[in-house]
Amino acid sequence: MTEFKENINYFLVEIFNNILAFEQRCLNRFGGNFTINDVHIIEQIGLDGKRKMTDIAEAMGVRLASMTSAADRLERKGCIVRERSAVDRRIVLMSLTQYGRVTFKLHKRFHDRMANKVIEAFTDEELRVLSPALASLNEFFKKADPSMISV
Amino acid sequence: MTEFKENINYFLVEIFNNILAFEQRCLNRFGGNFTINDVHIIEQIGLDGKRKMTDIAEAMGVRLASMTSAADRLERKGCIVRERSAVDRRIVLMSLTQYGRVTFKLHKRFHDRMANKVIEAFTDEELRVLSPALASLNEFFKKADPSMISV
DNA sequence: ATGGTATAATTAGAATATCTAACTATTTAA
DNA sequence: TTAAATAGTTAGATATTCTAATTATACCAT
Repeated sequence: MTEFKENINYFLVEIFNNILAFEQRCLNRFGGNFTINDVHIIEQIGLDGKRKMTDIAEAMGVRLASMTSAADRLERKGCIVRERSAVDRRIVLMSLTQYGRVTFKLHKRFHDRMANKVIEAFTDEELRVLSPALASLNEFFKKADPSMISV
Repeated sequence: MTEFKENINYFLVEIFNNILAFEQRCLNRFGGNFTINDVHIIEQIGLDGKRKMTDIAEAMGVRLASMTSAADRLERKGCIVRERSAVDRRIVLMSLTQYGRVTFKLHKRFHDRMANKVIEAFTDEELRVLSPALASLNEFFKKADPSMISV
């Protein structure tokens, strides 16, 4: 059992960092001048329609002011546009430019192929367990509250 | 099979962010004025002895200049000290202060308890598969090269 | 209609974090 | 002894985040 604990711990530290490092390597290779964060925002905006600044900020788990800052940079890079909603002029809507859409599609394709590579590394048996396990793990961390961990 | 792919993809995006968010929440709660990055560096230095700046930078996957910057901040916070090696005076060694050691132990304990909580969420059967699977996943990303993913 | 309150986004300022390039000091090799 | 290599720091620029304050808009109460 101790071995499991150590692997989980390992996961929380090492895999985390390795994924980050790998993603960065890929971006350096294929990403033009986008940062990981840029790409995640582009992914959140999506291809269809316009998203509220507030919603994207929430989805990314950052404050609205941080999203403004990021949107400034993405706008400067030419891949998003911002406009006021006609319905409620307080609301700013973000959408992708043509350049942004190309970028979205490129990265989506890249992610898909990377997921394929990962899947190839496991047997069907393993995947059958790993897949729901990852879903559970995600749910755990999404809901996890610091007070759960008594110190 | 498509379901598996979707979960893996989900893992690569969502869990990553959720773990980060959770870790940040815990740090806000228990961490004093340390950032996640601070904690990771403290963990890399460890309790026993002194580590080369270069080695820690490598382990963290950042450039040496970035580590200098981080070390400056950590030194200012009073949890590390830097000194020149007597063997080779080009080399700077980092070690934890008493305050740094207390912080190390606190976070180590926290991580252990968090791992326990994660383990509680799974059956023995799942853990038996999940543990080596996570190890494989880690190995994959550690070695993964962008050229593996044809676009 | 007017004034007060709430909401959404931006701005300003500060801190963290990363990188490249240049510099300083030390060690190693020729 | 000189030149090259190595380790760390500095300088400058960019990315990223947050808080607090500000601006503009919408909503509510009178």
